[in-house]
Amino acid sequence: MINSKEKILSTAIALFAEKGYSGLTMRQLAAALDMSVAGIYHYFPDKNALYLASTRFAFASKELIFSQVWKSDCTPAIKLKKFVLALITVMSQDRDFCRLMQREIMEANPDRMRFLAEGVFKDQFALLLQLATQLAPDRDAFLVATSIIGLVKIYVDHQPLNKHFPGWQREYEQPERIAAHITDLLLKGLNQPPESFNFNQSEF
Amino acid sequence: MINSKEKILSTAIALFAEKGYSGLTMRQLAAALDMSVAGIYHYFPDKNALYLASTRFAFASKELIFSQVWKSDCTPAIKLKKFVLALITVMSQDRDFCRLMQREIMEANPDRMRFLAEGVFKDQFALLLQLATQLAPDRDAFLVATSIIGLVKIYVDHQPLNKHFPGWQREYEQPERIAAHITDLLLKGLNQPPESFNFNQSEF
DNA sequence: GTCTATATGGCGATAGAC
DNA sequence: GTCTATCGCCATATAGAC
Repeated sequence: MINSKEKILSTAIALFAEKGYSGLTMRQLAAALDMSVAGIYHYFPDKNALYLASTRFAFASKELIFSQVWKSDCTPAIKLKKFVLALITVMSQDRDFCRLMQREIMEANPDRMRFLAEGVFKDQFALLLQLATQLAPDRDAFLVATSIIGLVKIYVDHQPLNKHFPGWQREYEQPERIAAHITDLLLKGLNQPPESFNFNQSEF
Repeated sequence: MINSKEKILSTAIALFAEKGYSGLTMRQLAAALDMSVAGIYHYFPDKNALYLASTRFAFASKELIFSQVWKSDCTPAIKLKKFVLALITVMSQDRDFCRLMQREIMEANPDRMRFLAEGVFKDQFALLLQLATQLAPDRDAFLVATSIIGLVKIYVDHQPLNKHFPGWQREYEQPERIAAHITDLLLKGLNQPPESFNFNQSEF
């Protein structure tokens, strides 16, 4: 590690993700870095600035990961398949990033949400919207895109909980298994009743 | 409020949900309750016991909400529709409960996960599994059930973020709108290419 | 650029009056 | 059952030597 500042940031990312902002103390971070507290304060004016820099650093490294998915020349269905698998794999492998992002979204600070949406995920989301339009021109692309993310996210986020439900199987830990289910469900649906289903009927 | 202990618990639920365990201090809680810190310690031996009691109290009140959905005598598709709408509505209205649960799952403490899965959500999940089996006998019921939850959860959890994406519309705030999309997507899928889609082909 | 030493204040928790 | 007062500790942050 050449750069001390980056070393601090990457350690801080892992610990903020694990413990949250107020759960991580400057002493703990210094100990993990084998460094003094004052040493950290040489690079960052206060704890909050360190936290903001950490989130920005974590997000910055994620921007180019899916480019090969979007570049690939194939049918929308195959592209969906590739995207879902890539997303599951990335989320499973980089739990620190996921938890940090989850904490950010849970906090729901308007300024930081705008930064996340416009500064970090905007391009990825736009590409996903495009794919959603190709897959289902008659549906609301925004809702379809969000659904795709939601289907992936639940498996990664809820895995610690799901393990304890009766019926859980070890194969649910395999990204390929989950990606296959999600992709198939999205493309074909639950293949339910042939009669047209209209949500606006007043049946309840 | 007759019971002082319950008054403390319900206030603690809201503040733990907002600030997290280490983000909420006993002094802040006491101030919110218009009470002294020592007063709280009369009912709970320490902060951790108060936190555990708060989560258990929050969960206890949620166990019977969906009973009318499960009792209703209708087709699986209509039941799905009712369940999805009920889940979105409950999650949108009781954000404290959702955030507290999210923090618990993010923490991923094995003992507490087991309590959540076996002591709180077990019956609800079993009923949802049953519905999943009825809706799609040929699919993995566990994955279908999880997918339904994931589709609902993303809209509620990510609403603060989604608002800042280009293309967001105010109608996405209406539970009925989202429930209609989710139900239709689940039942019919994206209506994509007629050729059979096999994830095990080695196309990438 | 990294350290030791320290200032200042808030933290969880308790003692003991009423 | 609720309070005031307080203990001992650890938090963030800084001063200043090297």
